[in-house]
Amino acid sequence: MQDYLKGLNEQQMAAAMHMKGPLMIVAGAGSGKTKVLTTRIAYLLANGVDAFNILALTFTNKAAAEMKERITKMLGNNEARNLYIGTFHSVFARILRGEAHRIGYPNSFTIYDGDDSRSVIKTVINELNLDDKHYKPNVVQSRISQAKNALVGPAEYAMDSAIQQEDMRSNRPAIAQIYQAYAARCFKNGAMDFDDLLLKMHDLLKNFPEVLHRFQHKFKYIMIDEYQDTNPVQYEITKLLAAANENICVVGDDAQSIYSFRGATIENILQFQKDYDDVKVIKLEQNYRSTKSILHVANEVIKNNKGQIPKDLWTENDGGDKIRLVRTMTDNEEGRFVADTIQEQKLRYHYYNRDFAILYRTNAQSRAFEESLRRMGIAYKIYGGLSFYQRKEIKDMIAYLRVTANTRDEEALKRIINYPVRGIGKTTIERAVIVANEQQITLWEVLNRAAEFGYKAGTLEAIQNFVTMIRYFQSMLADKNAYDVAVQVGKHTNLVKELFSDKTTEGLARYENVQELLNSIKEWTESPSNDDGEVGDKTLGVYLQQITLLTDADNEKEDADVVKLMTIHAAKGLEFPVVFVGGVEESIFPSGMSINTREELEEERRLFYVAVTRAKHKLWLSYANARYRFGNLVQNEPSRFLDEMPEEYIDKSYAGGGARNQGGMSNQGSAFERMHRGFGNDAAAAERMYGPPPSKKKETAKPTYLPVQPPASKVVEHKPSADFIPSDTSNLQAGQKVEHQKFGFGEVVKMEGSSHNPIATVLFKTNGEKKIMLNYAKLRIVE
DNA sequence: GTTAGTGACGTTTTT
DNA sequence: CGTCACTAAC
Repeated sequence: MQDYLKGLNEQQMAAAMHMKGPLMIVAGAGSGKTKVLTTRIAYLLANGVDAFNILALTFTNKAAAEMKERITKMLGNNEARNLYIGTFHSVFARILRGEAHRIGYPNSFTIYDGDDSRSVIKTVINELNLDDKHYKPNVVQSRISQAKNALVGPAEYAMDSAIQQEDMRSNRPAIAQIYQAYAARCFKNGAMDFDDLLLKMHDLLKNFPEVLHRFQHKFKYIMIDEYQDTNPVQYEITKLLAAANENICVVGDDAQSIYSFRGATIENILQFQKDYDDVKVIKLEQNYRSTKSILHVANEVIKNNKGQIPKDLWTENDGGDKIRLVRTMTDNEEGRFVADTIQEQKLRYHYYNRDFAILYRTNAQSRAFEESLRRMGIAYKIYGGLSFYQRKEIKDMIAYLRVTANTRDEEALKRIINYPVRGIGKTTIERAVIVANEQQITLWEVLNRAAEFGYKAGTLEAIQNFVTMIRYFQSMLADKNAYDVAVQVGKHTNLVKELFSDKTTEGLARYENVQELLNSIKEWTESPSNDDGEVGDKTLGVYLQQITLLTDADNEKEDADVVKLMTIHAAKGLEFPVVFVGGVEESIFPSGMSINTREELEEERRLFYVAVTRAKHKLWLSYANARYRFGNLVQNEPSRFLDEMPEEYIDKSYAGGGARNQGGMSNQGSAFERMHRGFGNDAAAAERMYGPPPSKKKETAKPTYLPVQPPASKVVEHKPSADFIPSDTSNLQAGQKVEHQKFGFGEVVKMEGSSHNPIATVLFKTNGEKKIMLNYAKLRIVE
């Protein structure tokens, strides 16, 4: 037997060695699902299946990357590179990149993220003279998204009586009209939103039999991870692809279905068994992750949901500690408790930062934890929330690149046409948009032919200068890579210069972010393959399509020793030795938005199940009597889910002895308890007993915490010398002394980067080491 | 055409 | 509390 099959249990082995025909693996939390999937792929390869014929679809880039990595390790060669492993969205984007012309899109179509699409919806609402107070872009967006995920196009939407009744009931009869206009506008812009990547893929397979045939032939073996999270479009696409060979293997756990708001339906699991004649079903019920306490609590809580697929999840692991229940007065106190406990656990049991995760229901809850961790000097990283690519300065820069790659992209064009300010104001743009709509041409074309539309001389000149500049960028597309184009854009738009001359701390941070963007483009350009494994094309168009599908969890450095903070949704599929779940309160968890129907509540319960089953050894659940919301204090009851947990596995000694608080009147008692239990001093006590934690022992040059943005206040302001004149730095060498307008005096440590984009690493006397891009920064050579 | 200041409004979860 | 959109004055 091959090495890689060793160590699998009976069910895992059966699943991994299943070669032909439809297979459904019902995999409980922590039952070795990824191991089975990867082993199965290795097994297929070992038994003569060509890597080029295997498609594996996941929901996150991270899951895809992990699979690929594990398979590479198992095989000990590079065969994994030929596998088609990726998220639904990135795999379909890649296919559409080659086929988009068939459905009227440019192959370098733009991908709109949620913000982009909301902004287009807003534009459309306004153009239809509807009130965006009533037609809230968020609401409209989610209606449209639901429709797309259910394979309902604009025409079907308008004809469907159930949908129309629903919209009438909420007094928003014009959503059908908005949907229609939105779809038309995206098409005109040569852009697809996230849902379109699925929908257009489906259209493509449905309407072009030769394409369908080609991919059916290519993907002879299909695997789908997290099957319980697929929506109807995804279901239909995979059904189409699998129809010829029926070698389709799906893995899922109905108890972990938490994306119904995105159109996912557990129905797909049930339907799967009906769609194929001889579906083999294998259940993985042994949990290898958690202690008995944790697993029992999870099992007991999920039992309150109706109609789960019968499963008996068990473990041979130790009983482990009881689950600790913690009550605090406020959210800030909750944050302090968690930070303090992490410190204490580190000292007492020698955990690393990376062993801890703090999970919560909503992103807004991260702040209290963040502040406390920062105060304690514990390294952490927040996942989700505002991603790097959502920052304004990054979006601006990317908008330029987008316009360059696809001039039909009106959203991007409007964003940058007058930024930095170049005298093309609101009225000018409005007029151009009207002309574009009237003449059925793109905004870009209007600008190109601006002379025909009677603009004032000054305005006309401004427009023409802008057009000339973008055209110059475009002229580079054919024979320059993404990075070279981006550098030119940075130079000629004054964007970088403008940020550089902004001397505020925020301005500096923005400037550094843009530099970081340029660096990452460079890195991407120089790496042999793209993130989804595709080898080759380093053009701007490919780059742009790819980054839109990237989340900041994907750029993670695995080995970073940091406490991880994220929503429970983001934590799915991950595991941590020690887990804290915060805000286990009514109206937060379960969310106040999801307690009106049984279905909603059950999804919240599954989410709770996911949260609990992330923990391997230890689990803390905390709730606050009151927390800040919109700036004022509101009170919450402890979550109903706490009542569903079996008493014998719960340690309530941190919850004032009982799971229920005393209706908010117990402020005195709680504060009193707190002082006498003194949990605020546990870490201090532990430090006296066990000595300082590893991070405190060796005082390294690196800070003990790694915030997402370095605290900008740390820059010691420097007044440039009176005779500060930027030197010619084209021949700068390591060892030379220089002066920077902001960072002060320092010595060049290292020179890197290409000749047209040199980067100097400078060690400043007052501000430490900085990477300086010489194309943008001004340095005076001192000696 | 640009900018600064004020008021209304919002928080579920994500590729 | 913080962001964003709209209004009033340069």
